[in-house]
Amino acid sequence: MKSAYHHGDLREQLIESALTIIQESGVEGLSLRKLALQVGVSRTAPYHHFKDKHELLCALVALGFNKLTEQTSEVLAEHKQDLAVQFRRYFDVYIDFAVSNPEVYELMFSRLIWKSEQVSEQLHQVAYPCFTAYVAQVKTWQKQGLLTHDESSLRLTQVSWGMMHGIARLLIDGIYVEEKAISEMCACAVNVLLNKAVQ
Amino acid sequence: MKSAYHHGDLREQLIESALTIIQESGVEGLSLRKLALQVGVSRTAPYHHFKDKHELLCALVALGFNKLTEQTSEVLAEHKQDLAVQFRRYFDVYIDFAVSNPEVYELMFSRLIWKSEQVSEQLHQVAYPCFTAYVAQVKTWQKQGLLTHDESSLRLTQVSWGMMHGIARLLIDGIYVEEKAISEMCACAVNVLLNKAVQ
DNA sequence: CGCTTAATTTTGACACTGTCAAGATTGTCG
DNA sequence: CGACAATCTTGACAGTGTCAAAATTAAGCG
Repeated sequence: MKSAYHHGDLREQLIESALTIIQESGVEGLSLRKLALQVGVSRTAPYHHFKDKHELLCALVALGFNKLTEQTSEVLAEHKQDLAVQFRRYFDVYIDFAVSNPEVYELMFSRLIWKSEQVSEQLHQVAYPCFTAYVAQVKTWQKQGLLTHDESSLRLTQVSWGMMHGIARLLIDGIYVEEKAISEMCACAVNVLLNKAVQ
Repeated sequence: MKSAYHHGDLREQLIESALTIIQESGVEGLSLRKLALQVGVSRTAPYHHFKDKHELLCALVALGFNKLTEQTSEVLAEHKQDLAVQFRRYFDVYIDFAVSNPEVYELMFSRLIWKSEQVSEQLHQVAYPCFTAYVAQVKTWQKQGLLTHDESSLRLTQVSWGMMHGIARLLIDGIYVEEKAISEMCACAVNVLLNKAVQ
């Protein structure tokens, strides 16, 4: 058994443990003391790796955005398929990410994070690429005729992202409860967003 | 100055004070003790009117749903205007409610409320009418040709509500920060949702 | 009026939380 | 080896939700 001091990867172990805790008990079930206890370290040890509880949460959020960006950009990288199918895939992957990681997803878009004065620069740097990649893709889809040209790319991005986000939240917050209907809802959403003029 | 005991409207005064507190400090800034202190009563007095902090929050949520239902049904009651205008009005009023009452709106759709075992029957009774009224209206709009008939009313309701909800949350959670763009976003959202076939 | 009873509020207490200050332990580098 | 910085611990404080028991008041009934 190695010594408790300087075991080197405490920061990562804290993050890992924090993730499993919020997956089981939600964000409000995460206390720094229980977390430290579970990792086998004293109550205030985490404070040498995170200034705050808030900073720990930000680290979880950053990981979440990286994962989401990774999963969505995989979809965007597939060039060889039908455009509508690709769009549908993006929607599905996004919703699936949210439903599979509800607590992290909630944190990623929570007011706790984004309305605090200290939205770290690091956080912007992981969140923005996720959004800007989507904006760029919307522009492409517009050029390809999949999405309408009657609306500005930015507005269309905001509105369609809003739709994904809204459905995701209504699902993970327990307002939309039929898990079976997710697929149908995604299908309907995609149909609504597609440019009807070319059909 | 009347006595502190039995001042009769403590319950309502608690709710009222709680509302102003969360409007100023957010939901996480609301503690039962400070609330009691502010109302001029001892720390545990609220527990004779609300079993829980959770139950107090549920009361705020119920008020919120009543207010939202009231404001949206006003729009639905106006029969004499253009259908697209009415739809747009609904969207605007909904978003405006969320932006004007961000903390209450967040509570109304929070997992804290809907994923707790005790989603009171009373809560369902105020939340459902708000939703079912919208479902009914979507059906009507479909019959009138404003919305497409290619999708089921339920799915179209869920998806369009999801869009409103998503945009609302991205606004009040500080992800969409341009307040000026709200109107343009609503316009774009409505355009996307309208049935293009008849244009 | 007075007595009983229920409704309401208070005081005291407990476990839990985030966080700070001061001290203890360990690795690192000259 | 010795100084220094990094890391961890112990002790402490204010604040939280909530329960139990006691105190206070209102209401109903003779």
